Amino acid sequence: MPLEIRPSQALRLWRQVHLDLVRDGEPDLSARQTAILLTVYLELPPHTVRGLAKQLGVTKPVITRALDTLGKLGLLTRKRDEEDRRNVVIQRTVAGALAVERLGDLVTEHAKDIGAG
Amino acid sequence: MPLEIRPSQALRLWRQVHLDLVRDGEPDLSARQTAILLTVYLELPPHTVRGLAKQLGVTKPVITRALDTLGKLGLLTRKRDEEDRRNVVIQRTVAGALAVERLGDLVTEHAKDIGAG
DNA sequence: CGATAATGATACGGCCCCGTAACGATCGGG
DNA sequence: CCCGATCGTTACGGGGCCGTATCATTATCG
Repeated sequence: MPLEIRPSQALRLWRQVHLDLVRDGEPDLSARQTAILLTVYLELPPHTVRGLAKQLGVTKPVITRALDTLGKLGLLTRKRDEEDRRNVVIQRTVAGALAVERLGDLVTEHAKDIGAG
Repeated sequence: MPLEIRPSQALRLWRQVHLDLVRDGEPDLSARQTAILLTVYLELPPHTVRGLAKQLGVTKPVITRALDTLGKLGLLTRKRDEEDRRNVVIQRTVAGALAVERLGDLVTEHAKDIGAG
């Protein structure tokens, strides 16, 4: 059951959601940070720095820095893996879950406003 | 004719598109920069610094800096308004139009892959 | 054990961006 | 004319993020 949407509709939706994110004063996340955040919240755990780096096709320091920022924003946390203490497990937070949920609702709401254009 | 999409679908779509943008090596635009870019390409001209600042709910220097960067990336250009030389008109570029078009196609493509989840 | 591999974090020089405040250029009304 | 209003830009100190190289810690295997 594919979702049908035309490029012109997609672009209007993309713009409206970004406009809302900016206007609501949400932290100005980059595409990389957004991809990391959503991957952690939508994909099955466990999530590691190395795993995220591979999925995004970026280097490990990119992930470490993004986690620093997202952690500072309270959107997720890090925990050492006690089974293999080299690993760090990225975990969800209540604030992060709420932010992701709000984003989902935001997209859904604006989708309703997208006409046949 | 509203577009029907559930929050869980919206989030998966949002993630997939951001993943592609990151993996394709596209410049890592922030939410603000994306909002500006799409506004210029989807809304009717003319676009001014002040107008964009008002639409996004941010200060003028934010727009100026974003235009510096987007201009450096070749995604748009600035031109002085000869009618009122205080104004600067933001204009589209071929590269910018292509980038926006790619984004629209990207969203549309991934929408097809979104199932009933 | 000891050597090697793997993980995530850090150091570095450089650039971008922030918010606030001030600036020069330009227009318009008295 | 000139003064005030408006336009976009720049200056400032501070912080974030970049890519590359290196680091300390931990695990693995001979």
